[in-house]
Amino acid sequence: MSRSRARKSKPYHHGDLAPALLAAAEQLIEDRGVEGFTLREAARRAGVSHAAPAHHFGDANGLLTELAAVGFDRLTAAQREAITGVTDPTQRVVEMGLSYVGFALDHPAQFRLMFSSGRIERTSDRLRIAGRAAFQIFLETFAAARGVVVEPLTPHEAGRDPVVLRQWAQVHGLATLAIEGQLGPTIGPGRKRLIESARAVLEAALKALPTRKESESRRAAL
Amino acid sequence: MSRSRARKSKPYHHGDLAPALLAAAEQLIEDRGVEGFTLREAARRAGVSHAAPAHHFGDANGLLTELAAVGFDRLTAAQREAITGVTDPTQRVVEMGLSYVGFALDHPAQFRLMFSSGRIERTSDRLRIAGRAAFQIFLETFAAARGVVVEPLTPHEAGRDPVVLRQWAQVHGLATLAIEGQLGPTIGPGRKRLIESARAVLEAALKALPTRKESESRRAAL
DNA sequence: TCCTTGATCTAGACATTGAAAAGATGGATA
DNA sequence: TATCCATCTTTTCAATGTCTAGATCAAGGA
Repeated sequence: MSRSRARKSKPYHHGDLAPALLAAAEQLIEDRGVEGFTLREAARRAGVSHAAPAHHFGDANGLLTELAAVGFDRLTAAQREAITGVTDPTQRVVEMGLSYVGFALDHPAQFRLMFSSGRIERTSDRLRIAGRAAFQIFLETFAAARGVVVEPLTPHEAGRDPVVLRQWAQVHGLATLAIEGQLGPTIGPGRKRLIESARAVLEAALKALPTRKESESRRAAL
Repeated sequence: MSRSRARKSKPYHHGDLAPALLAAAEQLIEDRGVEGFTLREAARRAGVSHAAPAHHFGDANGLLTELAAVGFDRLTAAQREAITGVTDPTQRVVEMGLSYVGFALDHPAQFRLMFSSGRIERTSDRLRIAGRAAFQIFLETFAAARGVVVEPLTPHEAGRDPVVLRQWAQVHGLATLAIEGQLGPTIGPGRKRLIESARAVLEAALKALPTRKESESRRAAL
């Protein structure tokens, strides 16, 4: 009974709507910013009616919250990948930080959605768990560079250690300043220059860190 | 002709609407967040019709842009006041940074409006000039602590100096992490604890700063 | 085979929003 | 006094988020 409609008419059921809506929403906030997001436009881009998203995400904030959680998943993966193959504990922290900044530069709208948007439900378990995972990698990698062990901590707790807090604030500050446009262009050659600046900052920060040895090899990379 | 209406009926002309609208808008974003702002609600709180704001600010973004500019004016004043009476150049940088973080804690919605909102017109001259003034104080005060002189620079230019960039990122990162709720409560005793943590971070940062001596006293605090 | 169930999606309605247009008000100025 | 014009209101319109009722369709049971 569905022989003639297979070609042209679109099926009543999308079949894979949730991921399609997330992809549409991601493209949308990239195009028009987080503030330019509308649920109806996202539905439009996914080719469904304006009421369809409700069945998968509840309301508009639900969709954005899931999109933010996906962002944390990506950030976690990016950080993990950035340190694979890097053996020097200090260098691992640098690479991880640069992947953090790089993620912000590559996905500025999603980054802002994740960290500085009032449109997501921060109490969501899905979101909190995804956020914790990203933070946990930072914490473990940084602890290894300091030569200390650390049990799983919440960000709130970890923020009480000035050394952790300082490193965290540095990286997060670099990322936010960059995507806010305070540091100049973030695409093309501007992006490369920003990463170089971030590398200089992070290496300077790490050089003064461990109590044991201070390698004097300064690669300001230029 | 305006004798009997003086008591109860409100006058047709507000008389001082622009500041009243700004005050209403400020209260509104404090109550409901930047995303909860609506032009009509701001007008409602100011006691005028929903079309009145247009005559003073153009559109909704115009009002918010002015509110952000006022925020930069306040931040500038706060930074200026924080360093008055403080003679030690290094301590001036610490106090200035704490006033920056303190401003964010006291006006989180306005701070987010100023730095991480897509709803303001960043090309506005009024906004840019106000933003530059706040940045200029930071730059001059920090340069004095380093023992260098610095001619007026745009943030873009200043961001190329890793030492400046690092200090800037630290302070901005502390402020943003705090108001994003990543560091725990920001009011009551939480606020005091946050300021203490920020002080520890900034003093550690400044201790390692000048090229002259490197005191090895590491106060990891706790 | 039929038909029932539940998940998925559409269509329509409603209150709210930002903006534009046209008119009302009243202080300032000549 | 008469005119001007900045200020403010009223009306209107398209767009938005959410709700409700109904349409579609696959899968499983009688």
